[in-house]
Amino acid sequence: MRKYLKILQKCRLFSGIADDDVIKMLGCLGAKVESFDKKYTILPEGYPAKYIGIVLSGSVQVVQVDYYGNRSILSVMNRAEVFAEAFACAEVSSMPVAVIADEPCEVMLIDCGHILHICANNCGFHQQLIYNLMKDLAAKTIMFHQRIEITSKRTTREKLMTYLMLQAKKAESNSFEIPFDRQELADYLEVDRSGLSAEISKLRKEGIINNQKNHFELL
Amino acid sequence: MRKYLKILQKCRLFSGIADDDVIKMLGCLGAKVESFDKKYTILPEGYPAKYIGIVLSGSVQVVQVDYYGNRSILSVMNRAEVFAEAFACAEVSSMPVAVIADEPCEVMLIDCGHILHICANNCGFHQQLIYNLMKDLAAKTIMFHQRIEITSKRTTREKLMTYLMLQAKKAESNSFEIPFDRQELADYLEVDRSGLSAEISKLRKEGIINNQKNHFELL
DNA sequence: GAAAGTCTGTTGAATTTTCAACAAAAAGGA
DNA sequence: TCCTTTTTGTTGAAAATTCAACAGACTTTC
Repeated sequence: MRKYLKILQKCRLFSGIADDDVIKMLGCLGAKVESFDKKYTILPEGYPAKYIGIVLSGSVQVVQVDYYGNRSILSVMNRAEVFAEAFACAEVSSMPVAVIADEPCEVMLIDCGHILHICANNCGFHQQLIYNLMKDLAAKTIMFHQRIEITSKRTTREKLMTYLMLQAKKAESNSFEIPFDRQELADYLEVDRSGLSAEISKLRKEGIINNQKNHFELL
Repeated sequence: MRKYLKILQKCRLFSGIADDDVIKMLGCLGAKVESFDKKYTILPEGYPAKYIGIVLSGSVQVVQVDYYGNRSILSVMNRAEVFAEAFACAEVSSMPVAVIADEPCEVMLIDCGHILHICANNCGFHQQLIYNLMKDLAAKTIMFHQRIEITSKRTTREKLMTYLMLQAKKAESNSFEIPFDRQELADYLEVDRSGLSAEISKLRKEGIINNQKNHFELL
């Protein structure tokens, strides 16, 4: 586990906990590490919702696929970020979404029961872990607010521009990469792919944006 | 404060805490109670995000209004439910949404700083409060997942039917009331009001639903 | 009880999205 | 490198949404 320390230090879940204690804690929590190929389903929809996941390398997508096969991408989680914690913490019986590998990745999985219900050893970092989970979930809620701000717009153009402006703000630059290909961006913005491609071309012709592939620039 | 105990017992924030301790805690946290008329803005967008709110009576709406005046209703919080906790817990500087009184209501406001940073008295319920907040935020996250499941649908009809089916499930009956008038329902589903009205009529003519005003029935 | 104001359903026109199909470009594999 | 597969951009037609306007029903106020 020690080789993952550098990443785990950056993870909100372990903030305020000393390295040695993190190691001890992982043993206590029964953490396990698994590797996945690109597009592999790490946690399928309907699966028991007991694991908290931490991205050690690569990135994962949280997706919802409806009855007709329409995909929504709810979020992308990168290195050192946590996923599936809401379902585990809320103790719902099964996952209402799936988590898939966005690229080849390593993931740490922790059975959340060990976190929610005080462990036999009663290790002193339990409280800090709960506090960190609370902060993490608050941040997630804000992330969803932002996503709703984007998808509540009525036209593809407005959704796209709202998204790009938020990305620029996040990157602190008018020039930035986005973590989606066209189909994925459409599934995140909840719009049609071909219409999205057309809108990107149009915005470029109008001199409002510039882009090549996943690199965008606001003019 | 004692007169609010009956409601506070039902509030997730105080679960697992004895009545007398809740009273003590409220003093320690500097909780205050305020009353608001219908449509009054309880917490405006841009306001410092330091208060956690608890609905004591009536209900409140969490709304987002964009540059052009388009309103999105993010959620409705009823008696004994908590609001604005995500922003306070994430310690963002200002509210990205507004909270308004859906009907005349009483609201308890607690400065979240007192919860996040251990109080001088170091009262023993602090940890339980953090735990409860974590559970509450996990439930909120799941609520947003559901809202996204609804609004990610592409047509007014699909959004409406997805919403109604979730409401029926929640009510455990095919016959139920919804907490929105037509404009509010449109602002929750992210669709046009007139188109929504038309779709409701259409579904009724097709014998798929029945409704009068806010009462709906799935056939 | 009358008047003013709000909410709802309806309609038609304009706008936008979705859908399907295809070709060009890019990426991946042998 | 060549071939196959995937991704992207384009297009036109069909479908759906939005917008504006209005009338009737319902509420609220005086």
